[in-house]
Amino acid sequence: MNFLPTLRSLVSTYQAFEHYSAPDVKALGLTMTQFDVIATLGNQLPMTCKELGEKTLVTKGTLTGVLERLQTKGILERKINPEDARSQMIGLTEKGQKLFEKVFPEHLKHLDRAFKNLSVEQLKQVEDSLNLLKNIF
Amino acid sequence: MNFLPTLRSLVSTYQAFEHYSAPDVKALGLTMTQFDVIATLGNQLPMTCKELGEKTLVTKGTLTGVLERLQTKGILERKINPEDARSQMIGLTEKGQKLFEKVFPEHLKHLDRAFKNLSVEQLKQVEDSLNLLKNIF
DNA sequence: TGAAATTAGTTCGCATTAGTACTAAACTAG
DNA sequence: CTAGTTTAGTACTAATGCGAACTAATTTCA
Repeated sequence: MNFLPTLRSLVSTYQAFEHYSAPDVKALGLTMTQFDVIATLGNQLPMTCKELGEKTLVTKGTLTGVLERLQTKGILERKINPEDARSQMIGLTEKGQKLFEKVFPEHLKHLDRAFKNLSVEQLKQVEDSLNLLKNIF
Repeated sequence: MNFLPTLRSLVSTYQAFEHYSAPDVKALGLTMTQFDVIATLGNQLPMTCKELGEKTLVTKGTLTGVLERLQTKGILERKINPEDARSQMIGLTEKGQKLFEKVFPEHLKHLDRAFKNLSVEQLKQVEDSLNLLKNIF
């Protein structure tokens, strides 16, 4: 019955990651969610809102506002999907692509400064443990 | 350099927990944060806003609103701290205590239905892995 | 003691977040 | 072919969530 410490570890680890990652992303002028969207769209063919939501784990209601703000900034554009008029194809603009090429490797470097403290084996063990945990829910 | 799968596992596991836990809490008429606050205050002596924020990992700016809404519902009360007029002592009202005694065990049972799928050893392994990960940030 | 620095909490701006209802388009059965 | 259903995305509400600026109370220290 004593799963509470494990649960606490999950929540605090997630928050630790957020607190480590967010300031670096913010310094690049983006929120975590915006970065996530740009990172997902970068070097990819345009995709629908639904697809983007699935990859970023952002619900569609939230995505509308996020995309709107990024579109206002000229970072992404929506094109009509000739296959299905209900949906749109969302992709980075040239400006967005440039931004992606700048911020993505930079943030990866920031993350790597933390993750280099784990060995390949530890990384694998952590991933396995997390997947074990994920599958109970 | 390949920590991205681990990171993805962390985020998706956290979300899986939220999606498992939140509907049950919501069915009890509370948000996750509100439940967290009530669970933290339950069976405890009143504490300051700062203390509560540290235990629940909620920042003070957010906490103000959360506490205000719970106070409006008559679930908690703020008392003057005679030791330090800058702070307040926050505790559950009788109504809040009753709510705690009802919802906390109920939600624990819900969580236990998931966690019973892990052995004691697995639970320990997951916790250790998470702490390993947490400490790199 | 008394100015300066800290601390506790509130307020505000901005961005998420989930969820529900809603619109329009596309699909599916009969 | 058309009514009913499903799907994609938007509009809206309520609640977080963070950070920075602000107020009031307290502590520090010269």
